[in-house]
Parts: sequence; C-alpha cells; structure tokens
Amino acid sequence: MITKLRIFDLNPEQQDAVTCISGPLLILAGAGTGKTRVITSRIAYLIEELTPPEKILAVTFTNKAAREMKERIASLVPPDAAKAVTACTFHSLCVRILRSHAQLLGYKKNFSIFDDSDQAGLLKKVIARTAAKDESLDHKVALSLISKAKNQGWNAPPDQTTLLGAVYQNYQDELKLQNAMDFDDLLVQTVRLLNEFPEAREQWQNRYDQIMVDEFQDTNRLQLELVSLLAKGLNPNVCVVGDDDQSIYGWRGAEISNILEFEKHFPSPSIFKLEQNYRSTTAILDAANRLIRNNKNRRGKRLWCAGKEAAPVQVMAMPSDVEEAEFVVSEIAAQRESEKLPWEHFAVLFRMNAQSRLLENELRRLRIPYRVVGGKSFYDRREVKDLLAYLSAIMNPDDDQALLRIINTPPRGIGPTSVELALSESAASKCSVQETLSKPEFLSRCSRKSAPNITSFLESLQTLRIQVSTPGADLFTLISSFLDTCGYSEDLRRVCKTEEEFFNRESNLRDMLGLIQRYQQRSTDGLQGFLDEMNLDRDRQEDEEDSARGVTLITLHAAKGLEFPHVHLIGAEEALLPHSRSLSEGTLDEERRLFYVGITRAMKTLTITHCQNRKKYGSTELSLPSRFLKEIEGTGVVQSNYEEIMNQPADEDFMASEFEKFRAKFSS
DNA sequence: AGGTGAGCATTTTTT
DNA sequence: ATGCTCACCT
Repeated sequence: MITKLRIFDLNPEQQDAVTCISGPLLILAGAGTGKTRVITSRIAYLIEELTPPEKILAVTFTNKAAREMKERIASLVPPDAAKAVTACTFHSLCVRILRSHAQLLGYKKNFSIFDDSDQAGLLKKVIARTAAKDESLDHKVALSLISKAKNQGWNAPPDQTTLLGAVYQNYQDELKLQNAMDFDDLLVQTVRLLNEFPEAREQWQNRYDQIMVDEFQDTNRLQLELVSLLAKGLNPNVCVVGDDDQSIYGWRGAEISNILEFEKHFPSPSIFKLEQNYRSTTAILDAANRLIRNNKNRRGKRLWCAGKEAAPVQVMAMPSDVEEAEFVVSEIAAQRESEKLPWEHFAVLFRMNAQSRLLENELRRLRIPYRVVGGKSFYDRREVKDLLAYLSAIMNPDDDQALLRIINTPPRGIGPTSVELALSESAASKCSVQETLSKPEFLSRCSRKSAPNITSFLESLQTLRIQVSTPGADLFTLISSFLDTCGYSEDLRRVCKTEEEFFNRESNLRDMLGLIQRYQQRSTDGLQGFLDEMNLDRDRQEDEEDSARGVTLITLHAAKGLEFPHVHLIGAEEALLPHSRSLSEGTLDEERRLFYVGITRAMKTLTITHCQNRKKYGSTELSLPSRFLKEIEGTGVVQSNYEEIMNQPADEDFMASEFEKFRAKFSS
C-alpha cells in the first residue's frame, strides 16, 4: 500500500516505467529526471506485485551507487524484503558467482583479487621475464592492451608469437598460478563460467527473476554478455536504465551501442523516455538541448522542466587561466555572501585534474574550504597496502604478489638474492612462493644467513593465520600486536621523514584496523570477506566520511550523477574541451556529451568560462573558445568579456560592481 | 639497499 | 612546471 501511494507521486512516464514489469524494458532517463527514484520505486512495485525480493537483482557500476540504492530501497519496503534484494556492482556480483564455482575454472574458491598496482607489479615482472634483450614493452601500454583484449571477450591472446601475445599468456598463467584474478578477469571468468558450464548457468539464471541495470550506457561488451547470460527465457525481465547522451566512458570500453541497439540484444522491449527534469532551470536545459542535438547517433530526447524563472547561463571570456581562477572564486564568494549559502552549494567543473591547481591556490588564499574529488585514495597509501598484503598473504598463501610485497618489509634479512631464488624455484616447481620458501630443499640451497630468517618469517605468518582463523578472534588486537612484534610499526617510524608523516601513516593504519573491527561486527565472512570488500570497494571510507565540506572541485567525468545549485564550468576551450586528444581519436561526440554532462549538473546557475591564454606544461599557449560554445548559443545564454566588464563604470553592470567589491574585500 | 639525477610524458577512472 | 620512472651510483 505504501508503494501505491508513492507511485501516485510519480509523473506519468515514470509510472509507466515503474509498472512495466514483464519482458525487456529500456528506460531512457535524461539527466535529473528521477532515475534512481524510478529504479527503486520499480523494485518496491515488483515486491508489492509479489515478486520475491530475493529474486530481484539490481546491478550498478560503483559501490556508492549500490549503497545508495540499498538505502533507498530500505526506505520503501519492509526491512527484511529490502535486505533480500540483491543490489550490488557488476564486480561484486561476479565475485559471488565465482566464489561459488571457481573450481570449475581451475581456481580455488579463495582466489585473491589483484588491484591496479598488484597487476602492474606482476606485469612488470612478466615483461622482464618474457622480453628478449632487444625488445621492450611499457607495462602501462601492455596493461591497457591486455585489459582491452579481455573486455573484448578474448580469453587468450590472439597471437602468441608477438611479444604482447606472449606477455599476455604468461601474465595469465602467472595469475592462475597465484590463484588470483584481476578486475577484468572477474568479468571474463564469470562470462566464461556461465558460457561453458550449463549447470552453473542454469543455477544462476534461476536465481533471479528480475534483473535491473543502472547506467546501462556505461556497460561494456562483457557486462552486456553477463546480463544476457543471467537473463532467463525468450522474453526475459531485463530492465535497463541509462542515457545515451551521458555516455562518457567509451575510452575505457563502454559500448554506447549497448543502449543504442538495445533491441538487438533484447528483442521487442518496452521503451520509455523520461524527459521531465527536476533539477535545472529552463535556461540550463535549453543550452544542454541545443548542444546535444549536434550528436548524430542518439536516441533523441528533449529535457524540459515546469517553468522556473531562470537566471541566464553566463559564458565569460577571460584573458588567462589566472584571472579565470580569481574570477570563479570571487564570484563564488560573492554569491554565497549575498545569498547566504553554504560553500557546499558550489562546484567548479573542469576537463583535467591539473586545472584544479590554480583554483586551489586561490581558494586557499581566501581561506575558503574546498574538497577535490578524486585525489589519491586512502588505499593507495603504502602502509595501507602493506597491511592488506599481510592479510592477503595470510588468507591466501598462493598470493605471491602480497607475499613479495611484505617479505622484507620491515627488513628482516630476506634480500633480493633469496627472493630471486625463491621466484625461479617456484616458477620451476609450479607452486607458490610461500610454499617454496617452506621447502627444506629450498632452505638448504639459499644462503646460510637468510634461511633462519625465512623460517621464522613463515612461522610468524602461520601463527597469525591460526589466530585469525579462530572463530570469534579479536582481529583488531591480534593484527595490531602483530604489527608491533614483527617490527612494522618501528620500521614505519624509521622510514618517515617527519613526525607528522609518521603520525599520518600510523593513523591510516589505525583507521584500517578500525575498518576491520567494524567489518567484523556486521559480517560473518571473516577476514576473507573483509579483503574482498577492500579490493572491490576501495572508496568506502571516503564515501562514508563524506565529511569533507566546502566548494567542490571536480572533473567532468567524476561529476556525472552529481548535482550542485551553482556550477562553474571552466576551460571551455578548443584543445581542452574538446580535448586535443579526442580530435585525433575521433571522439568529438563523447566530448560533447562530456560538456552536456557538465551543463546538466547545474541546478540554479551555470557560469562557463574560457581563456585566451592558458599555461600548459610550462609554457603559455593561445586558446580559442570551444566550438561547443557556439552550439549552446541562444535564448537564456549570455556572453560577456571579463576585461570589458572590468573596464566599465560600476553602476553599469550589477555583476561587475558586486564582483569588484568582493575582489577588493578579499584581496586586501 | 637505498638514494640521486636524467629523461620524459602529460585526459578522463571504476572495480 | 611537475611528477614519475628507470638506471646507475654510493
């Protein structure tokens, strides 16, 4: 009954989408049209229409989206029903599937998951081993090629005679030897499992009656295939939600054709368009509509909103990037002062991370709080990685990468000579490094000095392994005392240059242990479960904290899905937006969509700036206004020039006078 | 084992 | 301008 009331709140198109519950369904949800609301309402509706909640699967891309979805479902349906719904990311869905059937693929079910740096480390090693003297291969290039190949669905290298092919093959073999998968493997192997093993496929097809996919325009080939494999019958209940106009991840494998040609993959679907926007003003939406209609391949949508009185979109020409930063920051300061707004209402959007620098300087100068979204992650910090490596080496003795990371951290007299020997022996005997190290024949072969060190190192790992595996063990205490006794904490202090650095790193470790403790309280999956979550959900902390307050500085990509009352979009110049690289790569449409995403983030006001001069890689270069600025021209968009405004008498233009005041106020 | 300097590239990012 | 990698040096 609760749901019936909620459905009454939806607009007619939303209602149509929510109540269409059988057969393939494509919901084209424009920016700010209440997409999440439709998805969650639909889940509530399904439950009300007697779909068992455990038969509902909702897949997202990010953990954040999955979490938000769970929360919103919980607010619509009874707690036990909400809990029974599966709302997770593609990758965590794959981990679930793989943990249940890994043996079929020749992996043990406690396989470990390699993150980017594990992957890079292994690949470097493999390249060094595989390449002949006169050959070389950049590991980053290899990484992206291998990833691309995997996402094309190639299980094995197409051509092993090339260096890349050989590296791919060896890399894959080595992963398997280490009982590990990289992020791409999670998808590749799941698809392989479901393709090759009918009983596994049937089991998982029967697991869900209703499948929903969020941000469908971002799915790649494999993700589409996974959805197809999980879909049951000829007329499967697959509901995908997305917006072709917001497809901005083509460069990392997203196939916009998945949504453009949805009918090809799921015949005769119901299709609904959500075009009523609840976020922005008419001026902003008109600009966005004018821009995006220049793209050829699209479903076609026109955003509109129930007439709100609208401030025009400002397009401002700036002499250089320095003034741009000054102007943007002082305008934000002025606006928040005159309208008494919190800093959180403001965001500055840009194409490249490097552009945040000048803004940060300016914000710091004026003591304005800000946060930069997408900096270095907590989990990239060395001490955090070390701790995770210790835990992984304990839980998965086959994880060579983890073991190698911590084998001599802190220094315990196991040098590169011993490691090298262990590596070659383990490769020869096809067993893990940890196992190799424990073999008497190995110990007798390595140096007299390191042998006892190795033995005692393995023993200490073994002791901790037994301790943490004891049901009800207090992981927090066990692990922190382990770090002390093995000398890690001491080493950390030694390595740090300043007391402050040590304090930071140590508190990172404490935070990490705190996470373990909290995990233990809410889950029964033990340390293995914790490691899975860490590997798949590295940003949990930052999301949870969300305490960072202030003006948001964010890239256009990272801004997708967010909204801010007042947005400044900076650097709307040729070669930057569209990026020069995209011109040579022929991805102008995607740049246009990126601009579109930026525009549609704004709720009340939007100011777009472009500079004549911009400092790039050291030297100043002349820039032209972005071609997209021509495309948004029309009613509700006003162009102005910073220098002209500044030269006008104060009463001529309200903006200019206000701006001057605040400029004077803040620069004194 | 660890530190230093030359050389080099430099869009966007999740899991 | 800057930061990162790799090679070479102490």
